[in-house]
Amino acid sequence: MPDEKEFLKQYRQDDYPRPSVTADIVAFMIRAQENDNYRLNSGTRLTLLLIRRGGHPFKDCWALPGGFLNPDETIEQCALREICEETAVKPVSLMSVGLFSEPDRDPRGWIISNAFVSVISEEKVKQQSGDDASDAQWFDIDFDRDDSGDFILTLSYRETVLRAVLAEESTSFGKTSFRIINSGGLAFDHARIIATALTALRSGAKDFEYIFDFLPETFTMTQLQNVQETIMNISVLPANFRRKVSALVEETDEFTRGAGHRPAKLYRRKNRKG
Amino acid sequence: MPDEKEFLKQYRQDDYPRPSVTADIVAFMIRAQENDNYRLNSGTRLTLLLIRRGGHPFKDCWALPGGFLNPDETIEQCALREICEETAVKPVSLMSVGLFSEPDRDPRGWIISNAFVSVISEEKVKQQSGDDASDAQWFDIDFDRDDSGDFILTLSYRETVLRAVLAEESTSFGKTSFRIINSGGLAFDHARIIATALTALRSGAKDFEYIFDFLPETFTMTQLQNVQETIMNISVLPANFRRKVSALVEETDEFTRGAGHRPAKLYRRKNRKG
DNA sequence: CAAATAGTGTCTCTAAGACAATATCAC
DNA sequence: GTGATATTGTCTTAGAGACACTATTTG
Repeated sequence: MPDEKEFLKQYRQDDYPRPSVTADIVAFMIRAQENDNYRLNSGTRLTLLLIRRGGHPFKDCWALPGGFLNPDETIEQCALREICEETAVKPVSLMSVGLFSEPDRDPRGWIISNAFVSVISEEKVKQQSGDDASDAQWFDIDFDRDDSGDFILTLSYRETVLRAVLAEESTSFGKTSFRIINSGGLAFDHARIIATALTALRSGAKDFEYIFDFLPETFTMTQLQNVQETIMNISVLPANFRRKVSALVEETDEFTRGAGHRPAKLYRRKNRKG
Repeated sequence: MPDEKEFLKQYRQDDYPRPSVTADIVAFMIRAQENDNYRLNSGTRLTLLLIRRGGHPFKDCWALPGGFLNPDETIEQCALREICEETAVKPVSLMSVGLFSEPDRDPRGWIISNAFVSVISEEKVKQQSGDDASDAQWFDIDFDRDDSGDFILTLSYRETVLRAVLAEESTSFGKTSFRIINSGGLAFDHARIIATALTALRSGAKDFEYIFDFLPETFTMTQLQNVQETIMNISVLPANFRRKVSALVEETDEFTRGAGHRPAKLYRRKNRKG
């Protein structure tokens, strides 16, 4: 009877079939919209990073950034590496939203993917400039129920509009899951991954998770409120919003200036463990 | 330039290294404790299913049930198949708690694992009897901070006591993560997986998720309260507990009988979408 | 002053926690 | 009646939402 050392020497992993494993990143950013009147606060839009595929399969379709897991890294490190490689921007947060493992989800073969929500601030994206002809673009997001109860996911960048249709699945428990009715031209099962990620983002934003990651180091209360309202697609009263987040932020001595109205105090996120 | 069909014919998956993928299941059950006085309600314990490994590596150590992903199934189907194979019990719920992908987590090589929380009712486990000499046993769980801030995970079944020590990691965001200081004799990184799963279970039990899955179809309010208290390791006032869950349950016409005290009305879980 | 946003005070309503009181069974 | 648990009522307090009001800037 062999001991453990002997066993490990003889162990052959090739005896079992193995899938390729990838990490896909659903990278969110909140963008301020153009504005003609300098005195008005600009509206904000939730956007999502898509990359146009240069090769087969789904050539010329838009897809999530992502790539194959290497043997020397964790799936989180892989996700971080891929998003940095493809955008030169380091996201602030990265949170897993599950493993997508339907055997036929990729026409190339058995390839399963762990999806991540990542949040990037507009500030960081601007620093990295990025030319307009690039194959990586931030798409405006709309995601809502239609009359029949299905979800419509609309992603738009200039004249390009992708419109996917999804049904809510009664999952075994807890997390809601989606089934693709129409992929809207998105590659693979990425419409489903995006819907799942968006649901996770909204669920987290409810108790103010992630919302700070969309903003620079210091920010105004109105900016913070805009982030939450944009993500959740709701609107709340400023007085009540302030009360609720007051425990999570601390004042600075700085104010905004030259906005054509009363200056706003800048706040900083309070250290959670302090 | 090849078209998509041509590309897929020529695509070779073997060009990239691939890991083996497994599903590990953290199966929880709440067990009523023995009682000498028939008039007293019995206390309850949270327990967890472990399997004694028959082969290398970690031969004779206790480990989570689980097994390799097949090419024709999703990871959820794999988890369900494995738990049924190893216990002949079909769990009520199954919820992913993340992918564990440290390259060196398995001495056999590159093997990554998706972990699941699963909940099984004592009723179902009893139906399946299960002989006492089996290599699968339900261990009592204790999980709490010690003075230095580390977490102590104690698993005990008769004279067998496994005691693991873990540190809380400051993770990128949201979910708390654990690092193993002492595995306590558990196989692989299973101490870490168990700690993560237990944290997810507690977090869900806060708003009454999962708690119904531990009980039979009909149950008393006291039983339901016991489930939550046992999971969260807290105690609440009956009046307040009733108020909070009242919207989630509906009455039946049945009562408990012969308990030596006032009979309790039996309730049923209310259909969530109704 | 007008336009526009920043920030405060306070009323109401609901939900959570604490606690007291009553109900019903087996023996 | 006694011991044990089941169930209801209500007081107090904390927080959420609504809304009115005041403050401060630029042109």
